[in-house]
Amino acid sequence: MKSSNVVKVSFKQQMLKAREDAIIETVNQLLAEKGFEAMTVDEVAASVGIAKASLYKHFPSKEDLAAAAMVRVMQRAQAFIKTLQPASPPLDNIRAVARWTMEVKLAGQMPSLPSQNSSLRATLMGNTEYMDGLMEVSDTLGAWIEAAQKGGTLNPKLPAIAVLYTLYARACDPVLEFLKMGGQHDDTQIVEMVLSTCFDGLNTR
Amino acid sequence: MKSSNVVKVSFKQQMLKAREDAIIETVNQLLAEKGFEAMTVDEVAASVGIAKASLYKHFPSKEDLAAAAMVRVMQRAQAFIKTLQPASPPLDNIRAVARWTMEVKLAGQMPSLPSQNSSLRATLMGNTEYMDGLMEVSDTLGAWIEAAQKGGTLNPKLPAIAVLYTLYARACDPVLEFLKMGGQHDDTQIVEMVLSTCFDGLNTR
DNA sequence: GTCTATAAATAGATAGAC
DNA sequence: GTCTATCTATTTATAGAC
Repeated sequence: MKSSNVVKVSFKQQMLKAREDAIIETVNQLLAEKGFEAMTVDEVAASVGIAKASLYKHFPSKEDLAAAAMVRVMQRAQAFIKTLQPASPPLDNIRAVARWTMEVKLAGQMPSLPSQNSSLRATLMGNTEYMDGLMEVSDTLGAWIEAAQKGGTLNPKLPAIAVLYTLYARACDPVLEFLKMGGQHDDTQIVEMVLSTCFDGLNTR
Repeated sequence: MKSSNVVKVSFKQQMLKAREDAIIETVNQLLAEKGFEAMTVDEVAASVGIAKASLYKHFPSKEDLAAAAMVRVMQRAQAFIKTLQPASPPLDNIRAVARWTMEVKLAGQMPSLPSQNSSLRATLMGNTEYMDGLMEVSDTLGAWIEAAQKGGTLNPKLPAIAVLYTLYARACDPVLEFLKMGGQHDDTQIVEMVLSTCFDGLNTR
C-alpha cells in the first residue's frame, strides 16, 4: 500500500515535470525568438496547447515563467562545462564554451538576456538557482581565463572580467543571425568565422 | 507682405522642427534605455511634456515614432563618417567608426535594434530614409573594409560582410554596459578595451 | 497643434466549476 | 490541474473642443 502510493505520486510528479518541461521548452523558444517583453502568456499557452489559467498553476507570473527557462539554459551550460576535460589547455575549454554558446543561439534556443531595467532582471537576480549557476559558470570560466593568460595564450593585458563578458556576449551576438539570414554560409562556417573574429580579431595576424 | 508670410511660415516650421527634435531625442533615449517593446507612448509624452494626442499629430504610430529616432541616429552616423578623411588608411577610419558607435552606446543614445520579428523591423525596412542611410554607410564601410583587406591590415580571410556585421554589432554590445556597471573603468578605458578585443582578438598577439 | 476624455484592443492575472 | 469566463490595468490610438 505504501509503496503503491509512492509509485503513484512519483508517476504523477513525472507527468507534472514532463508538462513543465514542455512549457519551459516553448518559453525558451519564444524568448529566443522575440524576447521577454514581446512574448505574451497567451502565446505561450496557445503554443503549449493548454489554457492560460493552467499555466498560472505551474508558474506564478510571466517573470517566473521566463526565469524557469533561463535557469534551464544555465543548467545546460553547466552540464556542458562538466563534459570538458579540466586537464585540457584552458584556451581549448574556453573556445569550446564559446562555440557551444553560439551553436545554441544559432539553433534558436538562446533566450536573449533582459535589457537593463526589465522586470525580468530583478526576478532573475532574486532567483537563487539562476544566480548560483551563473556564479559557478563564471568561476570556472574565470579560472580558465586567468590560467590561459598566465600561460600566454590569452592576452594578459585584458582584464579577466572583460574577457568573461566578451564570452557571455556571444549568447546575444547579432552577427550570427545576420550571417544566417544572408544564406551564404551554413551554421558551422558561421560559428568558425565568429570564433575567429572573437579570438583572433579583425586585424591580420 | 509675401516675404512676411514666408518668414512667418518658416518660423512656424522651425518651431515645429524644434519640438519634433525634442520628441525624437526623448524617444531615442527611451529606445536606448529599454527597447521598443518596453517603451510606451505615454512615457514618451510625459517625458516630452506634451499630451499623448499631440504626439500622434506629429507621428502616426509608435513604430513611426521609433523609426524617426532610428533615422536620426543613422543621419548622425552618416555625418560622422563625412568628417573622416577619405585619404586616411582605411583601417583608421574603420576603427574611428567603431569607436564612435561605442561612444554613442555608452552615452545611452544608441537605440537597440529591433529583435527579429518586431513590428518596428517592418516599418524600418519600409522607411526609405533609413534604408538609404543604411546602404550609404554600408557602402562606405564596405569599401574601406575591402581596401584594408587588400592592404593587408584587415584579415582577408574573413568575408567583408562578416566584418561589416561585426562593426554594426558594436552598437548593441552588452560588454560595454557590463563593464560600465562594474565601475572599475571609465568610458575611455572601456572603449579602448572593447576596441582591442574587436580588432586584436582575445588571444595573445 | 494642443489639450481632455475616451475608445478599442490587449496584456497579465484570477474566479470558480469540473 | 484543467478548463471557460472574467477582472483589472495598461496600451495604442482617436474624437472633439479650443
